[in-house]
Amino acid sequence: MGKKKDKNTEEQILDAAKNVFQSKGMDGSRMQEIADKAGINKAMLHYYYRSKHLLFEAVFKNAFSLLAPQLNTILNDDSSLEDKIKNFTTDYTTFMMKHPYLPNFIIQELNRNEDFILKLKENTGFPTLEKFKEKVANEIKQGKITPIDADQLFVNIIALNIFPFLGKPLIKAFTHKDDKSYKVFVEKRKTEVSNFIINAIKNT
Amino acid sequence: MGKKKDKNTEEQILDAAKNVFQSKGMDGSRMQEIADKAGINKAMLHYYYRSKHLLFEAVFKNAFSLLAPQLNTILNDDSSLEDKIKNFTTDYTTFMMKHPYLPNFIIQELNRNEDFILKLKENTGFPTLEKFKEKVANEIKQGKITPIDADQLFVNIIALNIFPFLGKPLIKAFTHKDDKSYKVFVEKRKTEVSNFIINAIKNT
DNA sequence: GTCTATAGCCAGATAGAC
DNA sequence: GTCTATCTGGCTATAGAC
Repeated sequence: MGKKKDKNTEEQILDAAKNVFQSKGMDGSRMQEIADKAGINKAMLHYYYRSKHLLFEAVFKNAFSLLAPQLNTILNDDSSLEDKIKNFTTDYTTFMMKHPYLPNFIIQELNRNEDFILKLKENTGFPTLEKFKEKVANEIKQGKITPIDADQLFVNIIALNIFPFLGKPLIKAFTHKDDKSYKVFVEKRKTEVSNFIINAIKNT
Repeated sequence: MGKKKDKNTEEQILDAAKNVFQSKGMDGSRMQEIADKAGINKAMLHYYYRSKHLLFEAVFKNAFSLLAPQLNTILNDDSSLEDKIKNFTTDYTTFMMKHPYLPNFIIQELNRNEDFILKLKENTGFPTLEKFKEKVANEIKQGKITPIDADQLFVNIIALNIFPFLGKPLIKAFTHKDDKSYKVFVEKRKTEVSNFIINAIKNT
């Protein structure tokens, strides 16, 4: 199960579009290539999704809805901050290794069209920092961690976790790694990064 | 001095191309728009740069050569690791606030065309991690910092500094900031980030 | 629902006058 | 060096047969 032939046309199109859009972006993608990958012709793309723009939006929303739940570990889980950081770093990196194009796709298209995010914010299920901020405030009050602005901490956490997937070509070049050793490098970050963050906010 | 009218045509073109390519990328940019911004016509673009591709390459190399020296503070400066981190974080953030499109442009186009970096590596002046690695090894040996892989530390440092410029729309949405408060937020990172990193590698 | 054929447009590139 | 005009190809989108 799970082979392309088992899916209906609409799903085949969305799969193919995901593939092409996520690696080449909106402007760099061609409807012809999507049609070829889906094993149908261009006319069908328009029959199901009316326009390139609408097909792109479907792919984008789909991608974002895949990404957003990953933040739950850090934002809404009830465990201690230290556990949240450990779990998030491991889970998120594992997930991204399976979807390496995703971060760049989202970041890229949001930078190109900032209005996209407004549409996303209207949706229920858009991640919120409320609980995370409370948790940080509590652990600071209890003396468990050093005083830090919760927004800054949040950005640091996602920066350290996402950047290796955004800057892969750059980092590979600087550190002289090939794809194989880069994979090992990222794998190690599952523990490296959480240790790094926990050290940084540890009360001394 | 410095006004567009004082520059020769070739420079005007490069300036205009920089503008358009850096905000819209290779695929999203139009030669017509570049010509308009440069105050000339399309034919001139081809007269000076032969093709869109070559014009783009000129802009890209130019952008990268602007970015690379910024890494010298962290890679080749002779001061202590702590000072390097402090200075780099401040300098880099200051520089990027003046060129906010740069990081996304570089990252984006490198992801779309990984061969670009091979061409860049051939150039003299491509940043090298040698001295930084020695410095890290020394300070570990002297017990000044906790043991850490130099590559991982390097990635952490640039991740924390670059990500706010890559993920601006996303972060703005999560933290409910407008452009003005986002600028304040990034300004604060000049000290926040270096403290964070120094805490993380402090020997305890 | 699925196809072929084509309309209609737009972009990069070039020819050729000045 | 700089311009106008135009070629040429490729792309999104649609018409219309089956």
